[in-house]
Amino acid sequence: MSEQAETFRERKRRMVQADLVAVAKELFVSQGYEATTVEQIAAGVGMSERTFFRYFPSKEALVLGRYEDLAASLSAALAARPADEPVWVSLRRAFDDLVAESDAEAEAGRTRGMRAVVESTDALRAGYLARMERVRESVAEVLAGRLAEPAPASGSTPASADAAPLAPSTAPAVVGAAFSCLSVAYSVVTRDGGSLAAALDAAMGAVASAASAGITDPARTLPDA
Amino acid sequence: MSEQAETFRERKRRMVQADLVAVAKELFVSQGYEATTVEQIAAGVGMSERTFFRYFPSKEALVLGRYEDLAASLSAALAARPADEPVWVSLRRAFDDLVAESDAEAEAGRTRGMRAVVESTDALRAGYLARMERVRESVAEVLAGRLAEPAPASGSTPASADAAPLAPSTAPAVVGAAFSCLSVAYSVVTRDGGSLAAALDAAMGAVASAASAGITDPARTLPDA
DNA sequence: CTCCGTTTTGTCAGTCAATGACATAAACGC
DNA sequence: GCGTTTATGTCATTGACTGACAAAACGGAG
Repeated sequence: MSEQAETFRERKRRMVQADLVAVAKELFVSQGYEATTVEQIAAGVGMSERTFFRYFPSKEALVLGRYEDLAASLSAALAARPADEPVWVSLRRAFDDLVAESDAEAEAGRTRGMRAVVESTDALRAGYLARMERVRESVAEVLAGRLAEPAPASGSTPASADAAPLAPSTAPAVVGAAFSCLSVAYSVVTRDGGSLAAALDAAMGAVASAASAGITDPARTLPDA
Repeated sequence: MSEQAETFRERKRRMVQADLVAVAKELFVSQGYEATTVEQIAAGVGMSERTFFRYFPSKEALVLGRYEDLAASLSAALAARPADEPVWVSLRRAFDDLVAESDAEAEAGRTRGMRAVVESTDALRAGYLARMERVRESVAEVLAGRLAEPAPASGSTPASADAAPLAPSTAPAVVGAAFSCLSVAYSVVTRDGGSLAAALDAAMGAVASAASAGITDPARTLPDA
């Protein structure tokens, strides 16, 4: 009852959703997001306006759907990194799946138009940022968990020592900084092209370089005055 | 004709705006943002709904108005920092005005309710993030300009050398990381209380510590594999 | 004070996104 | 075929927002 039959309905549902997205994309690209009404999109696939809202909770959701998956996969990726790896490296590695996906999309040319629509529409940019912030919170929890661990089990601290233990409460800030790099990297790729990996490495490297130059004592915070 | 008279009108206008904000705040706190209609706010000060929109372009703008000022003041603050100061320190210093303002507000107890309203309303959080991103872009331009300068004029590089020159194109990422710290610090203060300065120092110190631990070569980016 | 031009405001009508209620048509299990 | 979900259409409504227009309120010139 909840295996094949459901799957069939869901498949159909996804088909219709994909159809709506395709129609909407064309309209958005040609007329802009705001100037396109839900009625037009619905008419484009031959359904009523009311039914549109049974497939997407909002016009915005058609463009920016599902970030729960992203939160889950990034959290899992980070959790899979070894606990003794430097945090900044772990975060960079957690983004690897996204990088691969982005490169694949770049070749296929898919979702290219949509990204531009998002970039150029204030309401969509806002929605995107809000969703990414929830993802950030989710990932930050994972990092906080890792930082809360008492200490690397056996006497380890192998290569590049984490000099300062890094309080768990600082996880949101660290993850936020990494996400900021990711966001910037996406912008760069959308605007100038190139690989996401390169853009990400450049961004995260720059932050590492800039931030570490602000440390006077090794592994102590900034001067107070 | 465009000196005192205009100022008088503008003063009156600001009075009415402040009045609207005060009434709206009460309603938002007691009923929530979404559940409060513009009509209620307008009625609260005895004006028509239409006139409300002559004072604020949107319900959201009543809560999140004017971030152009913030962009300008942060940009100016950053521009005023010495060019040979480590970038991360300059950014922290650029936030000093905000820190002072926040502490002052904390004592006065002003705008406390509003911040909570923003934190607890999705639409407002999104709008806030979008505005902050524009601020970030503005500040990043200033930093990019500073990084583009050929070199510290005379033979300087005084205290803690900026080992890697830091390409101007990485400015958005670095500023984004700093803003992320600011944002987290605000959240912490709103939630747990305490001084913004302490929260900011903790956040930025943590990022510096975490990111610098990810550098293997001095001042080179991350390993590629 | 009165008249005139500017500004502010209220009223009205309309658009668009989103939601609830209800009825009907289609699909599924038996 | 029949009853039960499930999908869809229709209708009505709310709430943010906008344009158009007319009625005040204001501020100065005579």
